[in-house]
Amino acid sequence: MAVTIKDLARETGLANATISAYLNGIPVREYNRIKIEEAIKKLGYIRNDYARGLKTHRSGTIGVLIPELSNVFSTTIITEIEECLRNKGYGIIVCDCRTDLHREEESVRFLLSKMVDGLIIMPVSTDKKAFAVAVQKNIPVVVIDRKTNSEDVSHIVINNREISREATERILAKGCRKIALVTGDTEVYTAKERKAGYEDAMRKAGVYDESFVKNGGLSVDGGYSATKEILAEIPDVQAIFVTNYEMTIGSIIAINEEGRKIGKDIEFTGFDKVEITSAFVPAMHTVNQPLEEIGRVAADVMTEMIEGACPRDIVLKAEIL
Amino acid sequence: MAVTIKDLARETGLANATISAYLNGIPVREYNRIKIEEAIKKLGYIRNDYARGLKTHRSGTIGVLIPELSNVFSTTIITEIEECLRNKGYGIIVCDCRTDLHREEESVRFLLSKMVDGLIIMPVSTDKKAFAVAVQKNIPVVVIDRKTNSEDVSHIVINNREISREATERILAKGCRKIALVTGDTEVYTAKERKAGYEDAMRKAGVYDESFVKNGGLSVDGGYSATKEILAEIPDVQAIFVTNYEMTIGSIIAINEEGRKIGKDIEFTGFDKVEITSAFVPAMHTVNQPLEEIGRVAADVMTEMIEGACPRDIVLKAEIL
DNA sequence: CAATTAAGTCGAAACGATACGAGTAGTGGG
DNA sequence: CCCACTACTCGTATCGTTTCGACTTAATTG
Repeated sequence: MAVTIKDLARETGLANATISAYLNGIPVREYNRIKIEEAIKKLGYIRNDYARGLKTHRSGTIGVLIPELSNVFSTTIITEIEECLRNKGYGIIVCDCRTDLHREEESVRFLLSKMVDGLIIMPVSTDKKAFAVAVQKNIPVVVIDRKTNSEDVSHIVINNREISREATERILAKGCRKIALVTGDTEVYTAKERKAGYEDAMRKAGVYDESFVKNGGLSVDGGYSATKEILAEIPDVQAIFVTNYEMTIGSIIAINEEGRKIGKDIEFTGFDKVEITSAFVPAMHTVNQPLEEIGRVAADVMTEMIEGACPRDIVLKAEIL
Repeated sequence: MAVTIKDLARETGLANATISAYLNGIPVREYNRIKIEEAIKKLGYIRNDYARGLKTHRSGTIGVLIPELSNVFSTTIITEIEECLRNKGYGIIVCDCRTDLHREEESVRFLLSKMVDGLIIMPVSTDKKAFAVAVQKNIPVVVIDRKTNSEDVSHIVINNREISREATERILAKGCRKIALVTGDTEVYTAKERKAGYEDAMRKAGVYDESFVKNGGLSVDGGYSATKEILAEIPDVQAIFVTNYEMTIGSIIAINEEGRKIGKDIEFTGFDKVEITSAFVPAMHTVNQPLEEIGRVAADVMTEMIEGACPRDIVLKAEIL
């Protein structure tokens, strides 16, 4: 069957252990090195990662678990995480659990059975139950995008509430009072925080009105519908603040379709780096999450934890463009 | 350390082999089953796939390799593939290679080192070099979305050329003659095919004009810019046909922004299931790829091949809505 | 040149699961 | 009540590495 270390040993007349040493970068005699390298080439040896992982309990792989694969936020971060970890010699295994708690836990088990050396997770809920198994097995866990009730893991989030307050205040500063919010289900940590920031600002200005808040379900068509509703129900709405990428796209389409001009008939602030923003500048603003940075920091914190560092909580800053 | 089969054996008073049997679905005595299940829950046992793979030479994992994670087409298919394979007891490992040939090959090696039982790939090029290593190792390969020059693998594609021709013909039938096309880089198989279909129809009608074709780079902002250009350069353009989801979104924004009404001032056909389509119906049409079906068929063909079936070439049909 | 030290090499025991032939309960018929 | 037969269950070898203490070289030194 497959070529093993034993075949190399037989071929070279050396012991298994010596071959293994060579393969792991431990120095061997010059003439042995040559013999081994020749044998490897001749027999076409490839290391069996299973045997190795079984023995070492390490896989060189990090598990990445997210609720949905279908949004720009997740995929951008994943791409960056992969890039960084790859540079450090790690590969990643990605799972999405479709925002399903049961599947989430199942996925954690799947990843653990693959012997991942660490777990980066964007949890469905704020409960630590999802990744408890991993923590219990002493596997480093980095949680991104959401705070949870666990102290054993690192958290990497952005200043959702503040930045949303600030974005709302900026709109208020322009003299707008009727400012609508398109947000996600407030069960979700980020949606809740962003709504809270908006509410902070609106209440302070004494213009908060629950009916100005619509749930856009975090999707393009949800953002589209929510915006349509807003425009219909509040004809004199002066501004709209949308709190994620997909809904922003949907919202723009709806506004345009209704014949209103962003920056002229209506103020608009979206979320995440909408590539087409440049074409709207300065008419449209966006709250820009440092997606790449989130990915990079997650990867860094992960490798630090693998090397024994303690969990850390990091808050990154979004900016308004 | 980690909980092993031996711990379960000690806990239950049974032999390793019996536990293993249970874990592999071989029937055990009712009262033993209960004991085992309790022990698993109590100790938090998770099977060590590495030990298992070492022994069985199988991993229960399929590798999925795509050029980009950042488009709806890929992510929808991946989600479906995962769903189907999960139901058959397989997990998936996803890699994206950022449309980089070098990374692509590297990723194939990575996946092989993870001992995947099969490889589902959306290759960057039409050359079989990318997955040659896998084929050589006798690992089943399913190629989706693109045809390659390999006979050792299964191909699952849609009728790109025909459906694009048909979509174009439908627009022509409405009396339009100046029909612009927003496409991707024609190095890409699907972009090439779709452009070819458009060209077929336009030439047949005697109205083909190279300057009506714009490259939208497959992205939202690319589609936006390309459409802006079209509207500026061909003021009397009568219709626009866009050939992927992201560009469709960008294009719609651009058209709206220029104050033209889809279905009234301009005919519009997009690509892929744009969720907000319903709001435009019947003003806007879309070429609908059976994304879920692609994923499902890919998963089916993969498991068939693992069980020894020969490679197959399957062409699925897109529809115009 | 003997003694010491450093540098490589060795053999065998794990790692945690599965496979296989052999053994032991449980079941039903005579 | 026993025998044959089915249906589990058992012990152990094995997969391909790494690990570890012991051992053998080679190099260094007084």
